[in-house]
Amino acid sequence: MGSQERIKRVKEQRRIDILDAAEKVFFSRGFDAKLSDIAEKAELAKGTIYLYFNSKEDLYFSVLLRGLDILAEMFENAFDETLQPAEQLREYSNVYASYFRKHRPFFRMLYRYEHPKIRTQVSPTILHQLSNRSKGLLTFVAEAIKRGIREGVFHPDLDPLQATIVLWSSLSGILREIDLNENDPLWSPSDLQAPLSGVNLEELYTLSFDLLLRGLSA
Amino acid sequence: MGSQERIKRVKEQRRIDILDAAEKVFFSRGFDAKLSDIAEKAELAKGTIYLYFNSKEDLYFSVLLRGLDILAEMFENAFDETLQPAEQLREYSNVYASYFRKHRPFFRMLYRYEHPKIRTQVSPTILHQLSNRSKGLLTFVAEAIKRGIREGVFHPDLDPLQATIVLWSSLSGILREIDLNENDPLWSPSDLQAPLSGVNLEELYTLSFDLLLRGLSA
Amino acid sequence: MGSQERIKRVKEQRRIDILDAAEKVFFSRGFDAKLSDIAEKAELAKGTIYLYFNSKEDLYFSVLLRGLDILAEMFENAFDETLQPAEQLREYSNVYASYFRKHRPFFRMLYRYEHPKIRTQVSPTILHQLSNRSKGLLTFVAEAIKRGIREGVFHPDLDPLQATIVLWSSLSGILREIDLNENDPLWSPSDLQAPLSGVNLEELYTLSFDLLLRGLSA
Amino acid sequence: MGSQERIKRVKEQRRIDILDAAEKVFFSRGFDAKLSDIAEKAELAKGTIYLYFNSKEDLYFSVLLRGLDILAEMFENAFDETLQPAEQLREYSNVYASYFRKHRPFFRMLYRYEHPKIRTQVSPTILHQLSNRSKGLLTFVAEAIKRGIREGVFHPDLDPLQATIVLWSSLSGILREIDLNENDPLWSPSDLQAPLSGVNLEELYTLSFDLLLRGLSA
DNA sequence: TATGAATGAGCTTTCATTCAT
DNA sequence: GATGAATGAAAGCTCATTCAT
Repeated sequence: MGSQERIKRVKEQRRIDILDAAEKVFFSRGFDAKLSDIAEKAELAKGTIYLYFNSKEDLYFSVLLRGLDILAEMFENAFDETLQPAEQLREYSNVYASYFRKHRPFFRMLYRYEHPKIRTQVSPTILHQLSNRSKGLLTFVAEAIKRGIREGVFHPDLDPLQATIVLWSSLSGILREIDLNENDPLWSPSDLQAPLSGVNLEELYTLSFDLLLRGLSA
Repeated sequence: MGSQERIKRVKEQRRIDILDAAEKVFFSRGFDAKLSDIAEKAELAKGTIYLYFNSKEDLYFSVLLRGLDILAEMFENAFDETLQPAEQLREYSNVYASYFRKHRPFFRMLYRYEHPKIRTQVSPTILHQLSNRSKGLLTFVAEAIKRGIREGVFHPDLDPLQATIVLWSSLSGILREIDLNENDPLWSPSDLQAPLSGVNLEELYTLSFDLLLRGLSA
Repeated sequence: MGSQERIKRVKEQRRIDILDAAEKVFFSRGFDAKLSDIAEKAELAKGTIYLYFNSKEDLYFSVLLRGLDILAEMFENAFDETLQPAEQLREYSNVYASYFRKHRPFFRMLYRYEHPKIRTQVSPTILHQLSNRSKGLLTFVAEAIKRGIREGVFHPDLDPLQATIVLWSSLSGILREIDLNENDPLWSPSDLQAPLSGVNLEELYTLSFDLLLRGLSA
Repeated sequence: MGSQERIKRVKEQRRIDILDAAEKVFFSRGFDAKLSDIAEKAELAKGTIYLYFNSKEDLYFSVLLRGLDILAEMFENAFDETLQPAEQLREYSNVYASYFRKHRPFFRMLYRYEHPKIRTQVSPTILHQLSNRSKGLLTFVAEAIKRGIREGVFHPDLDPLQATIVLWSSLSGILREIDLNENDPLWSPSDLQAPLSGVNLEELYTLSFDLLLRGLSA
């Protein structure tokens, strides 16, 4: 029946509504956000949330997963086998920077994410998905590095996985630093000076990538 | 009066007792630790804590500051003007790794630190101290890099401050990744595999430093 | 129409299915059992229950009524006018013990029954039925006692109704005590000793009946 | 210090205030009473209750214990070794009836008591006290019966413990029946007739005791 | 200075009941 | 008749902070 079909779509839409609401609220308040605020923003009763998610934790990680999915899709779009390995890496790096600019709250959730205290009861399905998606991202990078080593543009002694981690973690570390400088209220009082004030942050990130790329080169 | 002096010392000691207790409790429970647990561990009444610290937040950041002081002192000890710039940087890098190994909870507080929800009411004094100490650390690194540029071992176009941030943020990012792999319960379910399993983490860090150094080199 | 007839039977069967399910669930969880569990066990939707019963309370008392019906039927079967009054009473006593053994959860519902908090909204029909059935049971006993008085085997000054209540309430009290000793978790901690440990409970009940009978005798 | 002494008394008084409030509220609402109602009646904040009792359950059983203590004291006062065994038993029986009349809600809590769902976490101390007090009561009765057997007024084949249980459980069962008839809302709708209407309940209890005593006699 | 009793807002989760389809 | 999604009140317990002593 088309009606069954429609009901299913309505339910799915409701799920998305809740995720949308939760996203906004978690963005501004973190995991400590109140469930009632989420319900209110979703224009639903508190109890209704529990028809779609088992717990606040589950909801939180589901939001996280959506954030990761966005990045994953951006990576997929950036994949281009005609590019030189180094250029492909630069592309991924740009994608990451772009994600950082457009989805800052997701970047924070993913990179500096607050750990809900007990993760014991989060549905294993979601944990799996999170894990798989994370690995998927790194695989894109690792493939480009492998190709670079094979083609002789990257240093032959490099272990591709290690190099991937080094590159990615470093870029993440830089972005985190930029985020901190741009936004962290720790530095915000007017009589304090953020350590990087006066530094062009865009340039900093580019520089980092160049520097790391140089390090990888044969 | 010597008596006044003694009273002052007693007060200072009390402050330290509280910090010692808070440190232990925050380490095991994070910011969500209960003030009553801290009071109990310090063998003081809850109310007494408030005679020495304005709020739980203040206490938390004071603990943080002590953690930063430890690292600062390790840096001071590692400073050796007879070393070549690259070797001096390696020394700092080793110090950081050593801090990571010996004071992991501090590393986490400092790098991935949980944000107490409202930082509005933390005393400005502490924020200043935190800020100054952080800058102090980076200054050690920046000086070595400046020297390296001057002496021609590092690339002449480098901006010393930028390079410092890149180096330091990258190493921090790597350590964060290592910490995640060693400890994060997200990866602990037996059917998940931590992304770096099989990777020698010590080696990874060394490799990173080498790679970054290569990037800096002239 | 025979079809109307059939529909009626189907409805009646549905009612019974719900009662069967509710019985099992109330037995294991008491009145705090969840309606959704009952619906699930009955393989019906939650809302459907409300087509057959006005409220959870109503359902609870309907289950109770079935339990009472079982006992009533056992009494009817035990009725035998050829027996001597004392032997007839013993028969009823045995029936009660047998009910206690075979339908313990019903015994508890009936005797120590949990009171749903508000009984205001239970349908009067059910209350009537419960009341009538209870009286019916006692009538069996009362008749035997009347006969005993008439035949001179029981004390002539006895008021039959009073004697009935005394006999029945006493036996009920004994059974309740036995139930408590066999099951009450209050006594279960290993360092506590149930007051009747070491007492043969079957014997206790028999003894009680004998003692009460002696009390009734002329 | 007298001040310490006074503080202790104040704390003890506060505990009693809470118990007084809880008693009233539990009497009218049973275990499902709201903690906030208890707090309100005690003119204290909800959190304060938890400074004196670990949980609602603990509070409930503490109230229960007070009720049992009252009965225990009445028994102690009724103990009189100059009485004949039968008269001593009658005295205890009267005490029980008196308790039933003056402390009906306690009688219900004790005899038909609602079981808080989880009794697992009630402090063992309280469970012990409850258990001990209960046993203590029965001991009074058992002693009188032993003496009666020894002195030849009760049947020589009686097992004193068994006889105690039989006597006590029977009387309890009678009182429960009386309570039900006097108060149970199940019978209250005007068009129902309580089974014992027209029966003099005081007389019923006396009759029961006499009947049971006859049963015990040599 | 030190205490620790008291506060009370705050929060997640449950579940009987309703009602649009 | 049957469904089951939605509701929303309800409730026990926690804990940072205050303040009278």
